[in-house]
Amino acid sequence: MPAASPQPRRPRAGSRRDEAARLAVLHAADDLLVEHGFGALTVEAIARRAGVAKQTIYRWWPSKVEILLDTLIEDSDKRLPVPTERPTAESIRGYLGDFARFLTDDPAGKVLLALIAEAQHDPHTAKSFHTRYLGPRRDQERDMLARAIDAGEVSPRLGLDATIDALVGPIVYCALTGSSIPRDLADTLAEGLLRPRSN
Amino acid sequence: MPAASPQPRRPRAGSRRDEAARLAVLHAADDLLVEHGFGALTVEAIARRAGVAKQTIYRWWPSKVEILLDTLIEDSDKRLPVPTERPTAESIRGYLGDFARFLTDDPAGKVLLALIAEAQHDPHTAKSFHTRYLGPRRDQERDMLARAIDAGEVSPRLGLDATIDALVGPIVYCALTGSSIPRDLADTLAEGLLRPRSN
Amino acid sequence: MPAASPQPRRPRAGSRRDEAARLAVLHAADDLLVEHGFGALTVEAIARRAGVAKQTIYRWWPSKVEILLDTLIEDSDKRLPVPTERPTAESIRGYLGDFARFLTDDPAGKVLLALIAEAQHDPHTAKSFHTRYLGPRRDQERDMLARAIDAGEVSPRLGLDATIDALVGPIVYCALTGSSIPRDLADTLAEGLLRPRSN
Amino acid sequence: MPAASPQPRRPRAGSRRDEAARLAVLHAADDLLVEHGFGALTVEAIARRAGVAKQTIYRWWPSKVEILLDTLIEDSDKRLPVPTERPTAESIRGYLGDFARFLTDDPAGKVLLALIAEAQHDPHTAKSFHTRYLGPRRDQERDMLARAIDAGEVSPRLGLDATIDALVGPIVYCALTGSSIPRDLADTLAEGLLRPRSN
DNA sequence: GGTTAAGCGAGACGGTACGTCTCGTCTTACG
DNA sequence: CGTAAGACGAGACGTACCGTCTCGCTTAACC
Repeated sequence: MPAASPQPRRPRAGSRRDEAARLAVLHAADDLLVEHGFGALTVEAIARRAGVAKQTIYRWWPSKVEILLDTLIEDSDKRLPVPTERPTAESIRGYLGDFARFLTDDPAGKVLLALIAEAQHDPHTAKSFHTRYLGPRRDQERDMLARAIDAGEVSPRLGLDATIDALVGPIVYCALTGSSIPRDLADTLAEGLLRPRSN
Repeated sequence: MPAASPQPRRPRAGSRRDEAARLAVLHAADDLLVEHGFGALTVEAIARRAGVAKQTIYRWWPSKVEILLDTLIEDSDKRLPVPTERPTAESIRGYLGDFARFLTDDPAGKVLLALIAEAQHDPHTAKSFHTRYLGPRRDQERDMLARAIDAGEVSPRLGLDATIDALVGPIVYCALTGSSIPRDLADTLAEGLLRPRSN
Repeated sequence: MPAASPQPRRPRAGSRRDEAARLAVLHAADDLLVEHGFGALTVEAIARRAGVAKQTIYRWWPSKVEILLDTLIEDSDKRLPVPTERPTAESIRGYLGDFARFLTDDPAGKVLLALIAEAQHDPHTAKSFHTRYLGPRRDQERDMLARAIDAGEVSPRLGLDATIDALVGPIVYCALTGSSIPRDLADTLAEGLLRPRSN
Repeated sequence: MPAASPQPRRPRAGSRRDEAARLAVLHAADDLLVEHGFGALTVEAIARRAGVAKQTIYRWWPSKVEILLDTLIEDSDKRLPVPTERPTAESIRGYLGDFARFLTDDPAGKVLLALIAEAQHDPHTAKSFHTRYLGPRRDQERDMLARAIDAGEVSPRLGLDATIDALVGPIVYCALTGSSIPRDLADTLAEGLLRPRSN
């Protein structure tokens, strides 16, 4: 958020964005998704629930998907940080476990699943979802893994991205299909994929 | 919903279901999904494209999702059979590779991804998708794996379902996120998860 | 009520227009105009009041003005017919009086005033109003006057249309400005404008 | 907080109404009405065209109708004065002719017609229009007519107001319905309504 | 071979949400 | 304090589909 630029250029007179309205929309969208599902997540319903005019939503978000992305980014930065400091095999296992818990227990997990889903239906969603969420997060995860390899903590047989897909994929797939995630899944995945070929 | 009254006498007076209309609907739905995506897949559009009245669709399918399920079941039984005869480690690896190709290259793969997605949005879809597709297929896969274990071909460390999730999950996840599926992914997964712990 | 056309041509299969919905819309529009004024006459309000879907209105009428025109034409044909049989000076005076009463007392009079007004604001309204209402009615009035002249009943100094404007104008103007219409206005107008110059 | 200008002849410190803004609004409203019709005459459009903030309009005028009234009053006082000095039959005829020309040729004539129209749709407009424009003008016209009667110039058969309505009504009605106003209309009206009954 | 009942194309219907527009109010920064 | 700028809650606009409901036609099994 930019410091007051001293220039007398006047980018904006008068009104500025109403933070209360912004938060009301974000929370309303989150609540509606969790309570009544993506089908009930209409712009009209969000506006109604947030006590906000539809135009206020359209002024700041191009679609309801971007609202969800905003909440997801804020929430997962806060509640599911990628461990970037001195990563160990242990911290990677821990991250996978946290990720599984995030998906199944955190409301924001529902948001993530809904966005993965909606990205299949709509190319705009796919684009935005990759650019704003998946890409940046993958960058951090790739970095984490690369450092762990450098440190000799792990030595996966697959490429960086493929390894991450192989670790994260099963967890996401279980969440998508509604299976409970077995307690030992994350550890076994890590063990099977992060250690060098034994023969 | 068994027709099966034993007597062949009087299956119905007057008229029977129009097979041409049924196929036209199935193909229209498939084509629309592939050409314009799930967003364009409305009942009205299907009816228009199939040259069929909306009522004819609603008479035989409770929702557009069931139309997709019909095509998916037919197509994946035909083009992606689960190898049930004398399964080997090799045939399991082969199935995983076929599955990856099905998802990315076959039009029916798009249908499967769309249904996984829609199941996140709508509980009815989820129910039907599990009952009619995922469940039966998982039964066959579980059976395949169990026989391979019995035959001493493989010895996974995880439970049956968890193992399948761990093998299939990364492939599905790559397809969902649009990453290309690395050539050696299936093999490495099989190797990492189907052989006993090396230490 | 056209006789059944013998041709097997099939102009319409299945559904036909719902007369009940048509009447509900007409009455709702009329009622809303009279009760709450033109400002409250929105398509949404009409639909709400008529218990009809908006699309049903848009399917059959290009704008709310055409709805009003429909009611006006039906009502004024019924309740303010132009005397076409053997017109006399007396019947013309009578028609002017009826017209004044129609404007002030009949709900359809409000519709006429609203349409005159709206025609000032919107060229489409003006066009339609003239083509569908003012024109045809003027034709009948012109005919009435011409026959009365032929019969020697009256001999106005102005042209046909100008004479009608001169007779009708004051009545409409009073209604538009909300002045009460003096009892002797119609008669005095007729006397002053329909008899030959006295000098 | 401007420094006090030395002259005390400034009735107020700080700011007074901005005459430039006032005129810009008046002209913008006028221009928009003439160029694009009443339908395009929104407060937002006026503000845009005048280079003025909406709030500035709402601060000084309760509605766009009052803006039009302001222009109409100024313009018609200036360009269509009621002949109040020693009125004659001739000057009344002249006034009617001027009025016809005002309605059809002067931009302010369009404003008058628009206000007559809007007064049908909205009671506030009607109230204000009568109080600020029609009433005062009618007072002057009534006075003109009364003096002419006193002077023996004319002797109408109808009451004062009814006579004026009868004279003005046809002209307004022609303008409202878009008919051209016949050259001899004003004179014939005057002759037919201002002279005593001939029999 | 006429009866009859279901399936069919067509499309009107009551609804809901869409994304856009303007309304009249409000808040803020500048001069 | 008046102004320009513009965000805000409100609600109507006209469109697209939803899922339901007649229609009138066609067709095939039954009598």
